[in-house]
Amino acid sequence: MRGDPGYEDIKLPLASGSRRIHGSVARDLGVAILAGRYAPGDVLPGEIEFSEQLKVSRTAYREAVRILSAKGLVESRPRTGTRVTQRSRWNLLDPDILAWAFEAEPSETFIRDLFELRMIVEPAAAALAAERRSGLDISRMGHALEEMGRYGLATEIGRAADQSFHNTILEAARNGPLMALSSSIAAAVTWTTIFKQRRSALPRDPMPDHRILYEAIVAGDPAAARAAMTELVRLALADTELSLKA
Amino acid sequence: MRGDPGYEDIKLPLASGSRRIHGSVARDLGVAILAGRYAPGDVLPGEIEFSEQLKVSRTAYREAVRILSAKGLVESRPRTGTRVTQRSRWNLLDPDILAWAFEAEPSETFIRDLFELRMIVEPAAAALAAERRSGLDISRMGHALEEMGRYGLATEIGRAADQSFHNTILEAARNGPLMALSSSIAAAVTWTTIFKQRRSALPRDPMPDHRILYEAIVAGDPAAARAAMTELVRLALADTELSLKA
DNA sequence: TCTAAGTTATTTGTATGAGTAAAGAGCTGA
DNA sequence: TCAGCTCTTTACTCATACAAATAACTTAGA
Repeated sequence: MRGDPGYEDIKLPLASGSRRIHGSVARDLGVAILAGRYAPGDVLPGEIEFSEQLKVSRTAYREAVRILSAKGLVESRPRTGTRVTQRSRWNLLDPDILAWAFEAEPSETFIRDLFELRMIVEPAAAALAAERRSGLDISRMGHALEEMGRYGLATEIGRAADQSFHNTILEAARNGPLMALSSSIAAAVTWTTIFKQRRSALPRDPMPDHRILYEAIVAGDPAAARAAMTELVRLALADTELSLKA
Repeated sequence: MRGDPGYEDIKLPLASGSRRIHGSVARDLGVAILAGRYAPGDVLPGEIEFSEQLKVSRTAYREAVRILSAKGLVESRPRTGTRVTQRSRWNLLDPDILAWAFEAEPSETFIRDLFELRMIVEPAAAALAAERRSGLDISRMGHALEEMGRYGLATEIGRAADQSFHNTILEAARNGPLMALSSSIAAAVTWTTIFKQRRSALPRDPMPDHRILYEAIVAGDPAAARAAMTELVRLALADTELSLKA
């Protein structure tokens, strides 16, 4: 039957979300750590024991640990074993870690911290975009905006257009590290948007604010773009907080 | 002998800089990718062939690839092989990637982008720190500043104090993701500082500006802290550019 | 009694070989 | 032209053996 293509069916190009065993184990352990089921300082069971518990080979388990270790979540040494590192050493901006954090029902504090960071970074990115955008950027943003208006954020297509809109802004800022940062956060925020959509209807029409931002970037007005983006993030935070209370 | 403890002798707690084989292979390949010796889209030789070339076991090689894959540098699939991903998918803010980038003689553009990001993030972090710092934060910063003044940036101890000073500011901002971001960048910037120190003497005394920043945070004055940090980053950029020209 | 050197035991790290599963290429038949 | 099948290449998984590292213990010496 499967008439309704739910979110579950969408084939995302997740870096580690594949169904390979080492990937699944890494994801499961990652979520468990982010959820606090393994706390910093805890030492995991030995490789042999744990891999047997998980019903996978030692090879696959070890590759999973390498992934977690690459993201700063754990640290392994002979004799001592593999232990969860201090939270301050986690790469909290790693896309996978953010995704895992949201799977693990992130704390309100964490969400607030992310929005605080967005509030710092994204307005600045918008300002840069206003200074550096090309004609191609503008036409892409225009197209995305149009689709967004046509389909709305309640549809998959509409949300994709929204993402595309914001992504183009980041590209227009012409700064690799900045883009890496913001798109990580953007991905995470997408999950909150999904949360939001599930719990309550969107309380207001986001289109006017998007249009203001668009116009500012087209006009090449950094200050206006910064202000418009600030407003957008502020509203997103308000919406998110509202849905968290619900 | 070993009278002079050079940089090489310092035992850094690098996440992947260990001397384990998978770590070294990951590092070497990572640097090669960052240096452009393998370009996005390129497909690496097969596991068997490549691991033989590198004179390591397939196990160790595969674990190295898992590390790179976790950082978004490569992507492996059966039949297709392991290929370097598009630069837009690299986690450019991962501490290891930043370190590898600097080993690979980063482009001037990249350094400039990083400073642009610092200029966005760090003043904001300083402002938050001014609002949220505790007594403990203040005393730690004061201590670091004192040591910095006593030993100067030409010594290892002095540089450690400098790092500690900035790190405490980040902690005082009370924002996990923000801290993860800034300390990644800070680590990278440390490398540039080392570069700098090697090529030319520090062109000016950084202490007065540090003191201004310190006073602003002690006074709980966000605007002043933001301005002071902006100035610090601006000067760091100027110094770096100067040493790049040299 | 305390210190320092050496030994041991435990855990991760590396190596190898065999077999499995995924996915693009090409073929086949409508 | 295209749908479906087979084929073949490649990474993936598993099992086993052995090596290396290091925390904990032991012992020799002061």
